[in-house]
Amino acid sequence: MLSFRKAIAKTAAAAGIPEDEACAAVTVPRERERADLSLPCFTFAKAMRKSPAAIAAEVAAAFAPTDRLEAAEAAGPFVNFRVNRSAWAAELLERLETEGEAWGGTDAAAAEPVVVEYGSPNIAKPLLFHHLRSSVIGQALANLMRHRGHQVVSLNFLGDVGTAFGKLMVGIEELGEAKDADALNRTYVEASKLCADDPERMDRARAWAKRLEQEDAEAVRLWTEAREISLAGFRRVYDRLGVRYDKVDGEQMYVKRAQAFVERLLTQRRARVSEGAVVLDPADESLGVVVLRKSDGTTLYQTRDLVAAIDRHEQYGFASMNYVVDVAQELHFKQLFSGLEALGYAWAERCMHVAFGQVLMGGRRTATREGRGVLLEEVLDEAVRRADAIIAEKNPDLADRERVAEAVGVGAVIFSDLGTQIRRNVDFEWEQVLSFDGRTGPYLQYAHASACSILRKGGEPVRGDASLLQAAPEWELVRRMTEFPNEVERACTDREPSIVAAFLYELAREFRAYHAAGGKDRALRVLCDDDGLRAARLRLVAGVRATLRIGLELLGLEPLEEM
RNA sequence: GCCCCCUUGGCUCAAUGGAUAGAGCGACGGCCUCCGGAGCCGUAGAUGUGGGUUCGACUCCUACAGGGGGUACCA
Repeated sequence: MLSFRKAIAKTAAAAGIPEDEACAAVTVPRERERADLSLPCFTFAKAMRKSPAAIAAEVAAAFAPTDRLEAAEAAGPFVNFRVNRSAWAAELLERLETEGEAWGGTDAAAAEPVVVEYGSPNIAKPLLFHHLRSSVIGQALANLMRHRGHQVVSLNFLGDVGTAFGKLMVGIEELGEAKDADALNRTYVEASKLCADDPERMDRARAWAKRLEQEDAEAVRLWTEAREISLAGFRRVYDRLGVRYDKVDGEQMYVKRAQAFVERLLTQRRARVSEGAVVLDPADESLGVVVLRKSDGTTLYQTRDLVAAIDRHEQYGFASMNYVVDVAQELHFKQLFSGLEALGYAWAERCMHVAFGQVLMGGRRTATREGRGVLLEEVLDEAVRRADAIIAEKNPDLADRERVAEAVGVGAVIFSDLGTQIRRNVDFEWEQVLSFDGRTGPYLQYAHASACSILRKGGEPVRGDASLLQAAPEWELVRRMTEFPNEVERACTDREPSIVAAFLYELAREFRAYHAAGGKDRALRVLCDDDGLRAARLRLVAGVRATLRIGLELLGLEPLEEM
């Protein structure tokens, strides 16, 4: 908390340390018992020409208790402070309650919007488990940045162009029309098999793709229809996952512009012909060349991404453009950004590849083709089934059971993906994704539900005296919650939702322990006999509940009141 | 070949260059006269190898080993 850091900086200034430097150096020690706040003195040693330990001793000697700081003690090169915990708790809870829904946000937002592209599936294909990652990570980042005060444009960029569409058309010609997403997906899978071992069919697929590229009326009509059907299928899953887009675009909308773009670069001599293809030399020459147009005259994903980036910059003038895409496309994005730079777009440096690790099965990459890989909906359904079975066993009279099972099952799947750093590969294991024990989404939801339960019994609203919160576990909860805004900010700047996931787990764990201790010792209960203390504890629990609720929502999990 | 990522208990993961490396699963042992046991408390168990930088290294540099990914006309 800033006011406490400043108080320490004042003491440090008395010992000759610049106030702003001291303020920045204050840390929360990893070993909590050691101190409430701590000032490591290493960095001041050079300028002051004294040993860190000597500086620490001077700071401790210069210390006089204030209404915020109770004690200071030099421990080698550190100065360990004990704060007035009552004052801290009061300040934290006051702030939390004042900020309300905005708690955890900061006001450091840029004027320009932040664009986040995520999800981006190919039409005519079902969503497989590995599609979970981009969707859920991207949505969490969009939520986090919005919470921080940024204006966010969340964008789904569909793969709605190319031979996939052509194959689908062949399938429809031979197997009949597909009325819904599932039928469309089946038709596509069948058609790809047919095309794979039949050159004639493959030629027809290419012909369809060509007709679409040339905007032949019939092709466009069929494409629009198939795209809509596919999208409806995606939306069904997105709704379950809490994935929401401000805008759904697709590559097809850039095909014509991509062609014109290549022509223009050629006449301007900024692109060149190589081996029959049109290529661009990126600013960083170690990245090779960027192919803009194939020798058969068609454009590529890369070309359309270039045009799309330029278009988005014109539309939004973004503060940052975030591509939440698999790490396998790292080179693609390096080339994209470096290509933009070579073309003189200084804003290329505001583009960012938010790369996440791949989904493996048994150590191998999931193959989208041969139907290897698991359907995302299948995983969600199984998770919900298991959640329902647990409710049937533990809480059979629960109202709204279906909705709760859905939230718990889906929550487990989402949290299993957001719980670790995104760059790690994940090996898909049913038992791991579907676990509800330990460090899981349901654990967090359960902690939230417990807090709700206590507050239902204790009554609201709560205006207790925070200075009565003297017990060690209460202080731990207060200190933990104080970190929330900082953790949200780190998650945004590092593009790492797991920072918030880890924070919430720690908070939930401390809360569960606090709660459990009250089960043994009546004096430690929130709903204890002393009216004043009870009110103070209820206020603390309300703070925990609010922090958990906001955090869960940011990650895309539903905070449940009962489960 | 070149480039990028990963390597921490049996397994899956944490750890802003900071003090005694922290959890979950699994194992073992406790805890329901309970404000919700999807839980709580406890025990055992880990930084791939060799150099280097630093007051201080899981963290930075370097070499090596093992694993994964990428490497112009797929996305």
